[in-house]
Amino acid sequence: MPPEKQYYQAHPTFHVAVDSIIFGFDQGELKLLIHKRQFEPARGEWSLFGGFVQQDESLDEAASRILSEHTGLRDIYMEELHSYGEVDRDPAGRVISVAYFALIPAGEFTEAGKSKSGATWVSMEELPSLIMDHNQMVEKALRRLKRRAATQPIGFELLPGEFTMPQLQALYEAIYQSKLDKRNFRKKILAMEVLIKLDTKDKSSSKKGAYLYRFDQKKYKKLVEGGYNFTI
Amino acid sequence: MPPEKQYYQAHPTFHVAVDSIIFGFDQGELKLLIHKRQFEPARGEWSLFGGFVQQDESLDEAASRILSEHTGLRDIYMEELHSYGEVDRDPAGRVISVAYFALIPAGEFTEAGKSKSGATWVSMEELPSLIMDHNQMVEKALRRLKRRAATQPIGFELLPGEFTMPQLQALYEAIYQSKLDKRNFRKKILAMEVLIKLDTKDKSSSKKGAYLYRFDQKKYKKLVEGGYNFTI
DNA sequence: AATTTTAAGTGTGAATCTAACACTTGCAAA
DNA sequence: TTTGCAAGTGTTAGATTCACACTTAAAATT
Repeated sequence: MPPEKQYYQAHPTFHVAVDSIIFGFDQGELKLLIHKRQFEPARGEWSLFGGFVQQDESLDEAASRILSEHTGLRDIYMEELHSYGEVDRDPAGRVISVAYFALIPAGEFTEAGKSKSGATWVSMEELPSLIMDHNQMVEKALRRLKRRAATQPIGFELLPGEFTMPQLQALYEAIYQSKLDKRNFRKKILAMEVLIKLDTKDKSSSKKGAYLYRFDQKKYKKLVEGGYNFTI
Repeated sequence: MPPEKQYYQAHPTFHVAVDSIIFGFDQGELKLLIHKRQFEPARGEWSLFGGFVQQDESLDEAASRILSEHTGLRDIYMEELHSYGEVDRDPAGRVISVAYFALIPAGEFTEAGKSKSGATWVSMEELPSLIMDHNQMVEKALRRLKRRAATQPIGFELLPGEFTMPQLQALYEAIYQSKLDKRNFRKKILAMEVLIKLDTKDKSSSKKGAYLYRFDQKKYKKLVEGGYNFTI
């Protein structure tokens, strides 16, 4: 055996899990996708979606795989949030968990809820108690979402490809839990020049109809490369 | 064997390491503490300080232990940065690494460099090439430091307990790689009302001497709890 | 004793950004 | 034709940011 293998082998190994905090936006509310845990310990209690990392996959791959196994969705915005490694965090054994946070666009919202694993969208306003340290993970994810939303145009990840100003504003209001002035909001968003206004209107929520917008990915990327700091 | 143990046992386990990006500030320059790796693979190449997590310790504890083993320092500011889990990131085997970033106060700076493990402070301006994905970790840590420094009074972690305005300004200039106006800088810092001005002066860098300040921990904590957003 | 040198310390005003505020428009339903 | 409802639109006062230059204290030099 080569010396490095020997050296490494002298150290313990651990089960490594990923747990995903999955946010969605629907009916003017920010929601979290959870389910009832299918195995011991704590079978039947509310839990984030998670699973164990396998030998042939990276952490990011594991997170994507588990999300897609449970929701059927692919190419979803995900980023690593934090790693949880307290010795006693899982009563059944030592498990190190890497938490991810994910944003599901409104268009895929109902799709994600259809999972066989009993996925349920719950309002962030009335979160149930989750197993182990999962509530702690959700709190951290929410802080991250607030920061990201203020700093990068991440909010668009939660909306359909085409959206109206009132929809976008409602999303920010749900994230920040506060009312915004619509004139100031529009001004600020439009000043960034990353939205493309379409000719079509969405009449689903008013007789007059609201113009649809699309997010200009290319323009945004250029701005970011040039050191732009998107701020709500 | 209880059912949950069986379930968990069906999954693979991994070596888990922590690697620390350790920043210091000296001679007006931001520096990184590294050393030459002591074991295979890549023995003798520049590396961050790291080590394997043990059975009886959390990730945070492992990070503190490894820092103290190598530098002799305790109670150092550390926070988790990101987890690295690419399958091939370590050529000698599958290792998942949790990166931490640490700030060593100026008073402990030389102490930290005295390690038997050949610790060396290198300027962030002329970083050597590090093993595996360590340069990537450093880049991420630097971005985090910039953000933190602009948002929380973390810069104080890199200075001695008593410091002068010119020192504090030099630190921020080193972090942001840009000159700041001293009148505006003073105004902004003092407006936060988290500094206590002392009667004593530090004459080490001028004939006139500069007043020493101390950071008011209690006052800052109250501000943070009340939702204050420290910004440079 | 007077002069020079060096870094520390101090205030103002123009420009920009932020935040508060109310009426008009378009369209469907009554 | 009138009514109701959400969408859409500008202005101004106040706050913040940014640029900018001289005075002061003390040691070192003449």
